[in-house]
Amino acid sequence: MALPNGPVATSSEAEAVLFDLVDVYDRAYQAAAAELSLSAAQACVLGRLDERRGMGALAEELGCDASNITQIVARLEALGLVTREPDPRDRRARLVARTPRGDDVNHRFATAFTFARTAVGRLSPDEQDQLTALLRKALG
Amino acid sequence: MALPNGPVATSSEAEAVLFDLVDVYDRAYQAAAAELSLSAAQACVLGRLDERRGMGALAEELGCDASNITQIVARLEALGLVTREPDPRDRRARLVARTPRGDDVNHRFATAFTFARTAVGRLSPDEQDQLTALLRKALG
DNA sequence: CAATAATGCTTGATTCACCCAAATAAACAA
DNA sequence: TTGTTTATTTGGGTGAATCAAGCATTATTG
Repeated sequence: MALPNGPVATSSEAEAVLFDLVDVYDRAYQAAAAELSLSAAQACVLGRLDERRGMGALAEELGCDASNITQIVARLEALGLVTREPDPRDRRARLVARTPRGDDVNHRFATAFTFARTAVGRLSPDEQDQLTALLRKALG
Repeated sequence: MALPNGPVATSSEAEAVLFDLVDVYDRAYQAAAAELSLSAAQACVLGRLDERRGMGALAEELGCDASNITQIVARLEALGLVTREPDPRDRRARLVARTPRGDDVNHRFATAFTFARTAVGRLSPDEQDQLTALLRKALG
């Protein structure tokens, strides 16, 4: 997503800064992935594989079609970052797991994506708590 | 973006709620666009045409390649939401403007994308100010 | 148990976003 | 004028995303 999601006519300052936040976050995420020659989607999937899991579980958690996951995992597999083994309990299913290289790349991605960490780090512990509370309330 | 951007290993609660916010925002934006049979990118471009402007200006503001804008505007034009007129001052350039139907669709999109408005609306005016200040500080 | 249905995943087809390199045309500069 | 920059488009390519259809395999159930 190179194009930002918004802003619509921002009626309040809070809405405008919310939009800024989302935009900067998204761009930072994509840039961090790009540093490792990954797409945002690939980085996302890779990041969800701390434990091995099935394709379907990934699709459900990520809220997309299973065939989308098939595609993304296939590319990660081609990059040697992930393996797709048959599930011994259900021969229809495949268990996806990161390879050691996948672990390494994932770790480097987590390091490269500094935005959230940095942003939160600009706030004092008290302020962090306030922000958390406000955003929770705003999210409903 | 059906796939979320994150979370990486979220080391703090503030980071986690930040991720939640971004995810929900992005999905809401896309859903609102989809209600009007628009992609998020199309809704975004449409929303930037309160005044007519050139392709290049759009590309620069949105931080993407000019050819990307060409494509998106072409689709909006095919939908009858936008016109592309020659710039009388510079015959290389094209000025993009919303049609009346484009105005209507854009307005309906702004109405459909309730997320930011709703989220901010859950906070008191004081809290809105606090949130604005905290996010500004976090953004650096 | 055999027929049927549901599940897990893949394939194929399509649309769109996005980027890059190259082409065109017009403005501008020397 | 000649050459250069500028605004946009075109063509080629990758990848995300969704849908429909297909294939195994598992689960039902009559």
